[in-house]
Amino acid sequence: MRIATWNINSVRQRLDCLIGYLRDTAPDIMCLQEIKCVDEAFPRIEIEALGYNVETHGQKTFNGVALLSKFPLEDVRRGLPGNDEDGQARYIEAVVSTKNGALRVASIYLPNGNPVDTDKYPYKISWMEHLRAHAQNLLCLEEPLVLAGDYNVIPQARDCYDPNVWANDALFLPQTRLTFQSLLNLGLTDALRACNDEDKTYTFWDYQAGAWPKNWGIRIDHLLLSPQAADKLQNAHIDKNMRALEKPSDHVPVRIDLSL
DNA sequence: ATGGCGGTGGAGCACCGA
Repeated sequence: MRIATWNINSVRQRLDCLIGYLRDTAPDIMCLQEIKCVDEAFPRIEIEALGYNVETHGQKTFNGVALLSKFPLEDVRRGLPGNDEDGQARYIEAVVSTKNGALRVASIYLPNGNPVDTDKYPYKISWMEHLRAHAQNLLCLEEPLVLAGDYNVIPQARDCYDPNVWANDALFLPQTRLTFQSLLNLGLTDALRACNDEDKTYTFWDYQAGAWPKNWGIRIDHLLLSPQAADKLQNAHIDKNMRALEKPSDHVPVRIDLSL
């Protein structure tokens, strides 16, 4: 069972990249963020032609998340429970039925939170607290669970090129990292770190200032696993080559293999 | 490290992202 997550930065601009990735890497489940379109505008036909079921939670212009799966998607949840006043499409979850049992997967686009002296930062922290509360409930189910997406959190200093540059940024502020850690402390495993202890394992490089050729990256895209999923973890990989394509997203996919 | 990119909407350029 291969599960990938990718902030695609507009699915319509990136359709060729996406189709190539689905063909070459063949994830069973693909979690997308920043599709930047309404549900009706999602290139559903093209993706279904590759053998995927498609569930979207889109909105006009900004945000938007989706789940693609070779297995049927059931019990689809759009939006975080207890966050009904949130007009931003940042969360979609579903149960994937396989012959070896059920697996629950969510595609998450956590708010950026900048600038930190505006209401965007408290919105980010509040959103993280809603996510933690929901994760706590899901963990009670004691089933394989993968919470994958763009968390907009740099967990540790070694997850960015220069911690001094990010010191006052919403992605790296102590409160951001502590709130993320409190999510992990529920018993979730950061899949990449469970498999790879190397530094400079980045998932995002800014379009500006030659960040990619200079390897000025950050690691903000994560797959968090319940104990029942972590027990099945075989490997985790960052598809860094995707940043070198024509018209790339500024994020690259991250993927795991589970023995499921 | 930030002028320097790139997406959206709409037909200029503001807004957003990280």
